[in-house]
Amino acid sequence: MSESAQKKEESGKYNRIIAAATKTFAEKGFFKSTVSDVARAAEVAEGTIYLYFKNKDDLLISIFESSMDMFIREMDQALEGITDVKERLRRLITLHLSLVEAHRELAQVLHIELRQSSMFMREYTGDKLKQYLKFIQDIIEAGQAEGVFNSNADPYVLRRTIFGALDEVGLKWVLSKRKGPLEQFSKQIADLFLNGLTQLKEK
Amino acid sequence: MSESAQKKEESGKYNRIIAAATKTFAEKGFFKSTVSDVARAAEVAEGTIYLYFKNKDDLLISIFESSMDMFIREMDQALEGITDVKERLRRLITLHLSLVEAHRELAQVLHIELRQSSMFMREYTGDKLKQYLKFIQDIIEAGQAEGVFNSNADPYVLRRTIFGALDEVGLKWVLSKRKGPLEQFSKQIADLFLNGLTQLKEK
Amino acid sequence: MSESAQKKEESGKYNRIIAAATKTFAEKGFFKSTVSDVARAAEVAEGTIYLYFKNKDDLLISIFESSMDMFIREMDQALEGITDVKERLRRLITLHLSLVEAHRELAQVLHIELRQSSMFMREYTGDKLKQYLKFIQDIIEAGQAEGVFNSNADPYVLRRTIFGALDEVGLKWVLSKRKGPLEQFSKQIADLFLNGLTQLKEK
Amino acid sequence: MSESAQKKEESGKYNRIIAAATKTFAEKGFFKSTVSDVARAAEVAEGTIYLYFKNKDDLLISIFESSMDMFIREMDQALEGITDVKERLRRLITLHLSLVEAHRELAQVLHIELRQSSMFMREYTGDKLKQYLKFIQDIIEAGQAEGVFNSNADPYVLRRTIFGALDEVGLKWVLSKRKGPLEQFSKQIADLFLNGLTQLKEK
DNA sequence: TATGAATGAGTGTTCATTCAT
DNA sequence: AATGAATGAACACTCATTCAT
Repeated sequence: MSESAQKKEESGKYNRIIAAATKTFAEKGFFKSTVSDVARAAEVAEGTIYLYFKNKDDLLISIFESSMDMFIREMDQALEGITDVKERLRRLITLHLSLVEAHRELAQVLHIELRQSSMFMREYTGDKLKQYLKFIQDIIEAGQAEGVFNSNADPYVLRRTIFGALDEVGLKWVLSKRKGPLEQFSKQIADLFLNGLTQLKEK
Repeated sequence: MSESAQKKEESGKYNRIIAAATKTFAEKGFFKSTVSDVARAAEVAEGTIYLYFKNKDDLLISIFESSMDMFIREMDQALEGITDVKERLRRLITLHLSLVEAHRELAQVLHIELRQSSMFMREYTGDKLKQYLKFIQDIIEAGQAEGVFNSNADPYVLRRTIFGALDEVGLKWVLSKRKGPLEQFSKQIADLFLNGLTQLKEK
Repeated sequence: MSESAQKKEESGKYNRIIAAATKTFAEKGFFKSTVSDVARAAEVAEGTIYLYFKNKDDLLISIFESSMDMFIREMDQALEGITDVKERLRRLITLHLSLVEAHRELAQVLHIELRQSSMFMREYTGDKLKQYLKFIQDIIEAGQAEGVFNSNADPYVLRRTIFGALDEVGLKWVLSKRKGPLEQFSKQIADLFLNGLTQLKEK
Repeated sequence: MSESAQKKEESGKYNRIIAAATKTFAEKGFFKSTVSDVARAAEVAEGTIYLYFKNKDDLLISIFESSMDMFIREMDQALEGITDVKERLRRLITLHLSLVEAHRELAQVLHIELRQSSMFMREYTGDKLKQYLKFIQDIIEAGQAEGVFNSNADPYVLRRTIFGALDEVGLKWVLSKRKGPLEQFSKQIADLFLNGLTQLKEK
């Protein structure tokens, strides 16, 4: 680990700010959150934030990138050694919702706040999100190549369809007060998509 | 000026502002758009906007509500007389994406900008959106009651799943530069869900 | 007078802000003066300043330009009809110091504050100042053409020499607490330069 | 490290900071220069600057004082043994502009940046500047006592007049891109003032 | 001495909203 | 109803200065 990287990690300031910003943005929204709010939550001075992040937008981007990294890392780990594509897709769906459940504030920021920064939807290319979407797409393509999933549907469209469904369901669950068993949802959604995908070929 | 003419004139201003705000919010985002931007686009004075809308948030809410009204009205019309639930669901999917295609600025505002106003996701109950989601749910429940759709899945979850998928695919299409045939997407997505729904019961 | 110009002049806000800014900048210096200071002095809201001036720098530039306009206007008027170049130069020197005396705050801003805005010394071309310097130069050149002033010296250098002397003496007088008869200074300086200029040729 | 070596090292840092600050202030202006800019240019840590200077203002004052010391030292040296007052004044004028030419950054800081710190023009008494002005005044008074310069003019006014002229011409030369022969200017200005001063008495 | 991370007060500028006309 | 000049609260960001190491 480089010295500067070590400094950032070790001091904990960087991570403390990221965590505080995630919480603050989730609670008040990105635009309604002030840098001062984040500083207070992180228990650092306002100026300190600018030692670690270029500006307020950069803070949001950083939350996003580090989160997607985590998502992808967890997925890789969870699917390691699983060869059956149907099982891979089922686990991806389950894990996605589990992660949302485990990091509800994060999920909220990613889903809602991310889309408002004009930077994101218009200027920022969103490589990390694409990486995750590609992950989904790879599973679908593998399934199609194996003949397990039908090949009529464009994997590009399917990845969006699945991601959108998971994103929306996850968000709704995060926002709703009554927190039912998200696990059951996973099964229903996985069944829906797996059947949808496998049976199409027999048409 | 007669009273009815005046009324029309009023309503003309109202609609002009709604249209201008939709366009402006889609272009610059809700928070980055100023009331002055909207006024300029609508060719009215800033103060005039406050004769028709309580405040800037109210403008966004109004866009949303009138749009969802349109969505539901169009859906009602399109599904009128169609009794086959599978066909009803297929048409709903197709029409949803068609409407997005026809009103891309609106879709952008609904999808992105709507979620930023903390008012919306936290305070505003979003009755109109619920109304639309209920519309989807009704079709599913009818299908389940008829035995055409399997009954394992919670209609409540399904409506979110389908809505999320349509929302995400529609948004992506709106934002992408290369505008391919959205119609083909509709068929693929409809097939996916219909098969997913119908085959589940046979499991 | 155009309507918008009339508005600006009539409301008096523009001039009130210019006057308040001149006073404030003279007292505290440009950089140490806050826009809020100026607003308070002008008895307008902070935001109002931005309706009349692009930004704080623009305020300084505007003070400068309108002042140099006044300087030149007064000079034109004072020298109108005077044909003798020696008398013209003498009157210019006298009037310059009189104007400084009459508008000491203005003089202070012009002399000191003007030079700090990087805009001015580096980016701003300072056309109005050049116009005034050209005014001085014209007198010198006319004198040289008539053979009244000697022609050994570059009019370009002379104009700077005279301007610098007047500027420095004027400033010092403005800043010093004991305010003696500036008029007597005028005579001494005029004598010095006129003799310097006229006798050089006989060398 | 020996004590004397340490002292030298200290002094080395001191001078390095002075030099870096002069350069930085000349380039960006005093207010727009940050202490961090100066530290970077001097290749020391920010905190180090505060070991040698009380604060940012003190840095500017120190530049000024050490420069005026140099000015006076050089003048003393250059005029040593010259008894003819006319020659003394001529040499002073020439040397002033030569020094400006040799230390253009310094000249710029002295002329422009110095005047912005409210400390200077209002609170700071400027002893060193007075010392230099007194230097000029002494020459004039000597000339008047000898009967070489006419006695009509107040030496106090004359010193300001000459200083102002030199300051302005020097500054203009420093700022202008096209750098002509400043030496020629010296001769013209010296001629102008010497004739102005000597001939006044014969009037 | 020397460092440079941390601080937090301070400021230019924006913009939603109001209200006299 | 319509206007748009005026308001002033709010906020992102900077930077001189400090201090623990």
